[in-house]
Amino acid sequence: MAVTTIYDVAREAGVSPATVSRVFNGISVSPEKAEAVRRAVDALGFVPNRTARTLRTQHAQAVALVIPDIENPYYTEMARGIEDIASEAGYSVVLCNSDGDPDKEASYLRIAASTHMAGVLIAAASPTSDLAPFAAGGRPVVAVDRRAGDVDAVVMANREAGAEATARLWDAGFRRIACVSGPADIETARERALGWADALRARGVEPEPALLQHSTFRVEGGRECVDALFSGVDRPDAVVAGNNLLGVGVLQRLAELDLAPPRTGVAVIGSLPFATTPADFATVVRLPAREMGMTAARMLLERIGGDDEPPRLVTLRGEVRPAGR
Amino acid sequence: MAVTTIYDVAREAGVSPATVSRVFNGISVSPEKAEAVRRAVDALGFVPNRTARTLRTQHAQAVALVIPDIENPYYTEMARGIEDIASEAGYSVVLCNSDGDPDKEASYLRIAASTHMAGVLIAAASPTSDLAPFAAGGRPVVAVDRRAGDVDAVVMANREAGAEATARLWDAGFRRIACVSGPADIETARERALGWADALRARGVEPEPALLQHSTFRVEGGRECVDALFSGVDRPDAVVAGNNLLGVGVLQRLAELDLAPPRTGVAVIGSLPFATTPADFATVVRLPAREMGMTAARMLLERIGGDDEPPRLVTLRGEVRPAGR
DNA sequence: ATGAAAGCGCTAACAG
DNA sequence: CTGTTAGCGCTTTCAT
Repeated sequence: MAVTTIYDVAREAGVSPATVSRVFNGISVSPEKAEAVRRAVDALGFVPNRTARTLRTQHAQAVALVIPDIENPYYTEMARGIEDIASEAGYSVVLCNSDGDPDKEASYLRIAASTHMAGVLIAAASPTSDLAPFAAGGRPVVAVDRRAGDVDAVVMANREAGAEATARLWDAGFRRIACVSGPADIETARERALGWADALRARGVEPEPALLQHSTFRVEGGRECVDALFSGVDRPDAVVAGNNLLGVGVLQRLAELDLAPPRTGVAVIGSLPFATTPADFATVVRLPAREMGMTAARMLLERIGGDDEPPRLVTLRGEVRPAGR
Repeated sequence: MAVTTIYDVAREAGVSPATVSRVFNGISVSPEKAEAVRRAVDALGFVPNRTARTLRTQHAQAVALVIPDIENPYYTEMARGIEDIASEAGYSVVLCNSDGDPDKEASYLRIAASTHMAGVLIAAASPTSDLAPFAAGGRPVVAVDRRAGDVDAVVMANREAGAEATARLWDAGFRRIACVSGPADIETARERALGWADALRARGVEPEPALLQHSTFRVEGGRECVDALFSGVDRPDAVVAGNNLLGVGVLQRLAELDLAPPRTGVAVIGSLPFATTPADFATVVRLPAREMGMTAARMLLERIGGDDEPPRLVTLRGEVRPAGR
């Protein structure tokens, strides 16, 4: 109850508070005193007060991760990668869900600053997201998944992934390939759609505007796009889904319309870890989310360590494989 | 860079630091001074230092949420519910992934204590999880999904859910109904399996031990159990899956073996938001994860507010509905 | 190697 | 209503 402090430990061990602090910070202390301190710590069940330490050093042993959708497995997979690297280095990860809302995002950035977070990893809600509330003062930020501001970034090869997904459908014999992507103001959504157009043009086909749908990056968006695409007369025979959730929506709705693969070709950009259909049901361009997180976390740790090289950009390639694994 | 403090604001506004503090804490201050402070705050871009505030008050405006698997949509849905309630009350939610490891869990609890978290919500890794590292000192803890220690808890009606899932398969005409559940040392897994047995006995059938499989609460576990159950001669004709991920694994593997519903009956306890099959493919006993989170968060806020009634137990009922929605 | 002492930025008595 | 003052628990010079 009555919290024990380094003063209690110091008294119990017959040393000064400074010495107790030194023991905890690995600063040279004579073996006898160190031992006495350790005994006192055990006896009193002392746990150092991180808040005090943070206030004094202006540096918490924690980094914040700001993502637009905590319910998207893509981001939780990424979060796992980040956590593994960060915790190895003794940092906690504080997960913040911006919900794609720039205001919430800004608020989290301010909180991160005012709680002395050592750094921030962010999948920005918008390309114009202002990182200054945290980055001002030289605090390190690394952008993940989506570029933002003038900081390090780790992103996927989105355009190539879009082209690759389209190419696979083409190779499977489909010729009217639609594309369902996320909001046009999100870089990843645009790039993947551009990849789709690239692949068609490379095969001598001019992409039809009617075959490109921009929607939300969510299951419901995929369902709606299928309804839009398959209600008219000039139906597509295949669909490229711009992210994992859109892919789920597309597959769900196609199944309900009795148009599921192989009747309709489907290629998804992103993994489907919770698909309930067999692995070869749809083509999947797997995006290495976990690896992206790990890479970004390592970069952030370097920045925290004082690295001040110019901003770097790392691009990770997707990989074609059976669904979900 | 040079952080501005309430002292800077005070000087700029021609008042004392205490008055600045009062403005931020909604304590009565004369309109003129309040206005002067507000102007100074804007002019200097002052952001209050939460670490200092927390150190002084021994109370962070944040609660920790400890869960065993951040990649399980069940827990992220719950996390959303918690976040909505907590943030409404001005609290941040710090998400901690214990990975089902009691050591990691204990470590997070210690960190929560030493960072003065206002409270903790925990889906305990084990029924013997020790909450003391945080709860000692009277700090409030609410258990979610799984009971733990002698604190408030919000859980699902697991046994009833197991029985309900089984009953639906029975009503659909299946008579050799297997059960695939999580680790036998996890309360939720045991309870759901007990519900399965209840339902069979209620129909005059003694549950066969060979038809009950305990595994991990993960996709791979569901796949393995299907292999075990369907390799012999006395195959089941239906399967109750003890959680969402097991359900995914079961459905995946059955599809690969060409035994997917309706050839085999499948009932899943928990939602399948990312299923790629139509809604009526499998029976789903939806568990209100979001609501569980919201309820637990409200209880925690009450405790933080000083409520010290004896521990409460809230049980939420599942609901039968088409898959995933 | 060790101790004394001065804060990190804020809030909460306590006077006035 | 408002200012002064004394810490919250820790780290870090600066002496010794």
